[in-house]
Amino acid sequence: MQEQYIPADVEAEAQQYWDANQSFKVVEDRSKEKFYCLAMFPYPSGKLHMGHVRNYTITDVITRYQRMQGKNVLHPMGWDAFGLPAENAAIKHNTAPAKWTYSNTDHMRTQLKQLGFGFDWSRELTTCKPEYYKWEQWFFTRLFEKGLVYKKMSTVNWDPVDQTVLANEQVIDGRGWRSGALVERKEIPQWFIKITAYAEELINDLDKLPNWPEQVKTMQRNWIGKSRGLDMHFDLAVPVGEFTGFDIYTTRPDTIMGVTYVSLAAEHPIAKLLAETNPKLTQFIADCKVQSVAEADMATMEKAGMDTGIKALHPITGEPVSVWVANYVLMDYGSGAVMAVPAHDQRDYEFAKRYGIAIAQVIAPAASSAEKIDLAKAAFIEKGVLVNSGEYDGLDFNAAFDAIAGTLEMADKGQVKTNYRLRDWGVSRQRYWGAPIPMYNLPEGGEIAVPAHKLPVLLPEDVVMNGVQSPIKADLEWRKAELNGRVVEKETDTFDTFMESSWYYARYTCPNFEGGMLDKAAADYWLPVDQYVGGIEHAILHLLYARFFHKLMRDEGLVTCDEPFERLLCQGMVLKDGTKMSKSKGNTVDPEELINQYGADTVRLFSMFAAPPEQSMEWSDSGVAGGHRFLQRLWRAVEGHINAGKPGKLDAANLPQAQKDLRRKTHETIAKVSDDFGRRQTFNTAIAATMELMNEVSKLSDRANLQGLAVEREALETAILLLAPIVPHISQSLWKALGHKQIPLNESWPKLDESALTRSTIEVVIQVNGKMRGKLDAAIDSPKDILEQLALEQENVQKFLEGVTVRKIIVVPNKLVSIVAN
RNA sequence: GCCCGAGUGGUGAAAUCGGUAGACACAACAGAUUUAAAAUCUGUCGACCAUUGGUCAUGCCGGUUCAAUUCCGGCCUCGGGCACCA
Repeated sequence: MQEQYIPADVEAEAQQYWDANQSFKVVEDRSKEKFYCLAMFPYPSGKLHMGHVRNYTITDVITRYQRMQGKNVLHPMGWDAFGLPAENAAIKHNTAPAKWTYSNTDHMRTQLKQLGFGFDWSRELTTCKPEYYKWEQWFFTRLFEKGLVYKKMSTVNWDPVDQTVLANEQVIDGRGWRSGALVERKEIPQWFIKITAYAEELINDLDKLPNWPEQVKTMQRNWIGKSRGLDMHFDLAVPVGEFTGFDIYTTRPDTIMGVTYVSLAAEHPIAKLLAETNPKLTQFIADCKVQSVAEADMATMEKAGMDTGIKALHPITGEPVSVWVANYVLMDYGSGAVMAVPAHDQRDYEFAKRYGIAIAQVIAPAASSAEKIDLAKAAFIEKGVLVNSGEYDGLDFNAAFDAIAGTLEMADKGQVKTNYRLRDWGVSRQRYWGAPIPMYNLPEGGEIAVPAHKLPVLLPEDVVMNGVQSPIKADLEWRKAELNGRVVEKETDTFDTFMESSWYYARYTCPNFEGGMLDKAAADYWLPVDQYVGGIEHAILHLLYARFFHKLMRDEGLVTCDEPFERLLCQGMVLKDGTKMSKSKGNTVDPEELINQYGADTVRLFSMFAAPPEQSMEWSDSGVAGGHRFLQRLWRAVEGHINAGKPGKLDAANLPQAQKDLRRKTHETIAKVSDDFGRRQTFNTAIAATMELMNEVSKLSDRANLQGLAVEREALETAILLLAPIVPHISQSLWKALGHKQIPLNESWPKLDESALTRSTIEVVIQVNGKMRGKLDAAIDSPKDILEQLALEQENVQKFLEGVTVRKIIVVPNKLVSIVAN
């Protein structure tokens, strides 16, 4: 074997071997248990960053570990290739988005190979290719036929100078990022998919995912936001044009007697109609439109409103209440109107204080509650007992809900309703670099789906980007189409890129299938994904859309299971300067330099060692060198061992104590690392445990005799196999140097020898009044009374028992004795 | 603003089911080796006091417990998401 560890040589050799032997290519094989391990595919932004390295190292470690468990492991890779950055780069570099994208995927593919990730490259997907998006278009037309797709007016950010729609990211402090103009809200017709039709199933099936982080399930539950409330109708005192009233939804019907005003969205039809004859209101509505549509902006902006002067009639008392138009009420949510109860809603409270509207208390803290109410300072938002509510006085929330719902239902003015916060998925984008929405617009209005034989609707790749208008919107020729002799026009909006990432995991099972969206046999063999790994930033949107799409595909008969991802690991963010690394922030760290300096194994080792995978980590280069030194020590240890001669056959029963200790450490490490890789998925502690083993090897090994060499051989071989998923290149070289014909990837995971774990004594800690005052070595499984006695005999313990009486002794076998005394 | 997390030595972290706080590393310092440096090896390494040992210490305040980094309540700071960044 080479005396020196030269990563470049070691890694080239291993990678060539995997390439030549197609080590990671898999096919359906019913004789083996399958394991589908998937990493969230990258957006091809140019170069890999440390977040990618972390993500793909995790899946590669799991892939190789499962492979060594004897499973048939699928680990695919591809490119989430449509998206906004390609358009920006194309403008900047005067090229076409397609060209830029393909050159990035070529470069990043090379980088992924350099890192030694075991992907089945025969399944590589690129979402901007027609072979992929054709099926997405086809599926959309199926959803359209099923009535799960519709078109409606919806609000976008509008840059009045550039005359273009802006993404939320392109709105900075309320202004367009290029023009600097104040952004306006604009309503345009857009396509939606009815995710709300699946809200109930999406929330319920979270309970079928025991191997998802609780945190992610909670976020999704809150996002879907199921609530029980009341739809209510308010009549207008005097009709406004054709409108005699409007609907609102509330989850707090118990507060209805405290309603002192109602608010309409600026885009509400009643508000619009009133504005026609009210110039002040026209101005106010215009002012409301100057702001971004992002929810965070809506929630943090200053609340403003204007009294319209008209009155609505309280649905129970018939009393008139004033009707306001408010900037925080959104037309896209619910009915675009809300009832306001200043005494019991903090936002309404602040609004009422600002505009001098009455604050009427109708809820008092329950007798049993410690809550305090002080309406001079803040709203009381807890549930309690009704007061000042006439016949409902004294009722608690549930009783009041039922009574008030009953009254309103009888009067035909209200109805109990389950509502969801979740809104239908708007999939239209007014951008070029996306999959064209497969619809024909008819000259007389209306639209029809592009029939299957006309799919895909191809996106031209050879275009010039001017930065303002989408090339397909500008291209009148492209828009032209005919259907059965009729002249029609192609839709020029493209799909949200979440569409592509919502089903790629399924397409990996049959990436080259031409007969349909999915090959059912392949999909049924591989799905669900056994392990999905990706950034926590995708906890809601991507993971919810993918779950939704899976259910849509199931109902189309394309897949069989109910959920796409059996187990989920959300890696923490790799932060730089305390914030998310991203191209737009320009704070990415390029792993390439580190690979050149130390090799891929060191980069992989360090990225796994630095922190547990779910924790966010602040990137720093220091520490990488330490990982490299560990690999060098490992190399030297194996080299020294080989030079020391051939070991004898291990006689485990007749070893000196030091050698027994080393064997025990070896097998304890197998147990620890197996648990860390399989159940816990804490790769940092697995590495630490292996480092401990190597430290013990250097302390305890005895190369002077054949038995000592045999024990050392066992320890070193174990360490190599345990590390093989993390540092596959060096492991492969060292394994070969030790005379093995197979590569570690194709070896079985090390077997635990329970008999090596036995020990005769164990350290027991002694506490007096909760503080550690001594330790003792006791025979394993010593009875409680013996441990108590031994503990009380200890000199230091006695010192702390002087002058006090022992009240109680708690013994935790093989662990601790706790003495309570005073 | 709302939802979800996180906070432990100079640094990254460990403590898995409430039981020894700081495993394993990085950095630093000291020593060995070297003409010298690098590399390597050995040792020290939370703070304060001290003599073996003790006191304090896991963001802050409080609670439960024989025992709390771990459970509960309230706060602070930082990070992620908020539907057109992916």
